[in-house]
Amino acid sequence: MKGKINKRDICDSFSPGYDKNDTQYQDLIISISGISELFKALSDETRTRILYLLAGRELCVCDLADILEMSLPAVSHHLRLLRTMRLVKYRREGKQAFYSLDDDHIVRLIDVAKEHYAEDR
Amino acid sequence: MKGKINKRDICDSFSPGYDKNDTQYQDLIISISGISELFKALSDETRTRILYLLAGRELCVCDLADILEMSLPAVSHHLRLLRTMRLVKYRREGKQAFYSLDDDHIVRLIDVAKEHYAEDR
DNA sequence: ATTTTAATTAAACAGTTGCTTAATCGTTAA
DNA sequence: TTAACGATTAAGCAACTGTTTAATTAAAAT
Repeated sequence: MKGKINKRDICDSFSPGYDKNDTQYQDLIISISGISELFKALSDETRTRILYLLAGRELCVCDLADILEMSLPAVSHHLRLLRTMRLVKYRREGKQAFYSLDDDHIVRLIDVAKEHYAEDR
Repeated sequence: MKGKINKRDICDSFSPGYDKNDTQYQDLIISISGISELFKALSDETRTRILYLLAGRELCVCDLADILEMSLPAVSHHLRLLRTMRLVKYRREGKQAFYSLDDDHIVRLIDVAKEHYAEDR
């Protein structure tokens, strides 16, 4: 429910140099619209782990559950979300489902974050 | 509440080549521990917008509320979180608070995501 | 001093998320 | 065909998130 903005909460003293009618700000916003979806996929530690574990190698749901020390349903739940987002793909072989990265770029994203994160401490 | 894993939910047929005792998987997990915090900051569209808007220029809370068409408290709330994470810094000048990026790297992260996101469609 | 205003904080609430347990599906083995 | 097993799905729930409204703080203007 997108709330209405109360007039009381709007101020009118802007930064010097800020032009209310300049479209650059809206353009900037539009240029990155939807991107936070990608970040949302990575905002859960378990999902970041899954994606990073799948870098280069293929693993079945059972492997992942074992490595992550989580229940199968919990892992499967996350994999479904990652599948929907086209970040992982899978192939069935008998009773097992082997998952792998559908988009290798995601690993670069994690690596970039890793770099920056390291600098902070 | 970290739930217990039911024995029923654990399987024992692993991928060929997967070694239960190999530490590489745990090492991988440890190497990216905590990173999802950074992604969590970006997982909200409003926060990604704020960070991207602050790239290069300084803006006061009022500007941001105006650009984002949101209430001051809502914007302030997000800024506080970003401050806690050391992603933005601010300086007070009279009644106004001017915010700017504390960590320029974050923009690169958004740009990388932007690239990848664009490829998908 | 009092009022106004930008910003923050607090409380309350709806909506979402991620887990658990239980049930189900689909394939393989007996 | 039945039983066993890996995986998925469904329902229910506790915890968390992002917003709103209202109260509060701090500086500026009157």
